[in-house]
Amino acid sequence: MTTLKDLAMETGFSIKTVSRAIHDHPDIKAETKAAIMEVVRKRSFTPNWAAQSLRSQRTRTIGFIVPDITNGFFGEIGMGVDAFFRAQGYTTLICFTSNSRENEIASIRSLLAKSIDGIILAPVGNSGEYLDGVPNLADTPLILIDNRLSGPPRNYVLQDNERNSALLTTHMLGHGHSRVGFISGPIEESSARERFVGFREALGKAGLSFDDSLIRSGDWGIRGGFDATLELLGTGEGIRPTALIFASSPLLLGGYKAIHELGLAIPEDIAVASFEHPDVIDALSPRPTTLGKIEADIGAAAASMLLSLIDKKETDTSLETIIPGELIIGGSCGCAALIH
Amino acid sequence: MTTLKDLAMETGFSIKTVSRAIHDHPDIKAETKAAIMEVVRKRSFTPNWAAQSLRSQRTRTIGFIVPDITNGFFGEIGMGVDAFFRAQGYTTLICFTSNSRENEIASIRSLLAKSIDGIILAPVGNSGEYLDGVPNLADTPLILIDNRLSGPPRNYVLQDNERNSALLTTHMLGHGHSRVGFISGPIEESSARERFVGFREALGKAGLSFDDSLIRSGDWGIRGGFDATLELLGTGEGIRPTALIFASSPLLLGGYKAIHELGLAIPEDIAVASFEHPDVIDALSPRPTTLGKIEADIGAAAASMLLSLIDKKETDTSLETIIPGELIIGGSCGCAALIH
DNA sequence: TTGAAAGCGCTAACAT
DNA sequence: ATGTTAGCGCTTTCAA
Repeated sequence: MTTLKDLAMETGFSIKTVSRAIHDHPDIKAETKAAIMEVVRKRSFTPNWAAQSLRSQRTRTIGFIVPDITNGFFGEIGMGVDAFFRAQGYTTLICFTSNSRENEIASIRSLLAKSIDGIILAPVGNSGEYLDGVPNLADTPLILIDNRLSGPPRNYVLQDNERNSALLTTHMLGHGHSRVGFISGPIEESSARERFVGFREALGKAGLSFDDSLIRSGDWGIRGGFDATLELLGTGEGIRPTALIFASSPLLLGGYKAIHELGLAIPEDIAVASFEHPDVIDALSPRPTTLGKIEADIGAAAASMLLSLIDKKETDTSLETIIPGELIIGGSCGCAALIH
Repeated sequence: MTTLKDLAMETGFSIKTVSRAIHDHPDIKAETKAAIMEVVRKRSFTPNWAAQSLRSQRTRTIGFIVPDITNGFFGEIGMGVDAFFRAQGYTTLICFTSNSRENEIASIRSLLAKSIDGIILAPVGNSGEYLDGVPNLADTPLILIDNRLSGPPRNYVLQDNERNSALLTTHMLGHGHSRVGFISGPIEESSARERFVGFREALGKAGLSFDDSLIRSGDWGIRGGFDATLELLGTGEGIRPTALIFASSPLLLGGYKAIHELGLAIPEDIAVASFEHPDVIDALSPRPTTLGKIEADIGAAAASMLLSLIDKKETDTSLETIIPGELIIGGSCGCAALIH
């Protein structure tokens, strides 16, 4: 491995001058720099990261913690975060929690042990108090995404769940449905709860009464969506919903499978709409009516918020960014048979 | 931040003794260790990673480079690798290349700049010579997965593409199909080429002639599968294939969408089978006939191979592990209407 | 069983 | 414009 010292020996300059050349420091003669840089290239020198980090007390690494990276929604957010920080010379460490609080805490601890400069976390559950119990976390900038926690204010990048949910629901009601089912994740999570509230209020505004039997709240995964859909649609005709809203893309995937297995047609027998919009969603047929693609925006917003905290350009620790939502009409809601 | 020095001050022992306590060194009195460890816990001390790495010249970090983590196949392999190395006290740095050679090289360089201890790479393309041009890579243990490169021998974890492809093809032929289409990735990649060879040989063994017009080779993505399927099935009845084999799960996703949009039924109008088996595949209906789930096995095999190289328990640099394959019957090939 | 001291490769304060 | 020096927190001889 080549070191600054080696380069100093070889070029005849001091270590510091070599360092100046590498870091584009102004106090260096152009020809000195050129001479040094040539050797740098020849030896394909890269500064030792551990040494840099140790000395500067900045690792230029951030942590990104989500339940599952094979989930397109979180995966695409992660790719957005990584792209942003890579452009800034940072490395992103990706951790998955499999929706377990224990894994989440373990991930945070392992990241802190590496003295990362900041964390972006999609938290599990609803209580934020456990975060205060994690040693040293208070000194590390933290951005939460997708889900709001109880407890002291924190930095968030979220979507307007209530409004977006009302957007989807109202659209379905516009198609004349009066029995709309709602399939969501654990209701104690703000992301599920707020989506549910938006759904209920849209029903209320339309003068429809709210029917508890059309609501399912379980885990966020494919299996959960499959089971809930089978259950809701397995009831007799006239009782069962004529439209379904899914609060996440894995739930939707499971729902499509269940609907297909029941031999029902989308949107003729059952109209469908869904939150989230990872690429895999566009592979479904008919193409689901969903909200706009905000994955990259969430990633970028969380990343730039975190960077401004790391650079101390921002000291407030109760920042909040709400990513705007819009309706994307597909062929699953009954708007037009042509759209797939 | 707490340091060894702080702990030494507080406990009254030397830095070295504290270090011994932390690392379970035998040369330390039990009660000394107990006293030190209590303070370690109280201060929730974790050794500084940068300092450890700088001093020991081992970062206990490995790199994992794949085209795309939102692709379930690579994503699940990645989670397997991460799980393995996490259990060994290692960190896994995940990088994506978006199927670009340039991004791949940039990722390798950025990992080497961090002095990671080893790399697991799912390479793009077919030529391996560019790897020899990457400075310092030769000193870092490297495992290639999924795709074999030309050039000098390297360490591989692969599947038996020819055999697995023949397995899928022969099964389709057993259903009486004589016009079987094959949709794959870039034919210059060994993974695509070998799957194609297996397909052709299975046809030959069945006494069927090989029809070039039933083959499509493009990118590995959803879009590629969609376009290729539309093209193959858009030809007139009697000419078009009655069965399709997809060489990757994104290709299959695109294919399902195309088949659905054409208003064709699986397996009645068109029988389908596919390589790879990420979780999302089981959300399709009818459930596709595929190969067994080997994602976690590939990850574990690559990870343990890499670890033995890092630990120098293995010095051979032309290792090879072939993950065995099996056929998983679904409802997409026409075996039984019951199976979904 | 314990401790002292050197040094990993780098950055930054302070010379010159 | 360039060089000297101290030290980040840890591991590792070597000595006691």
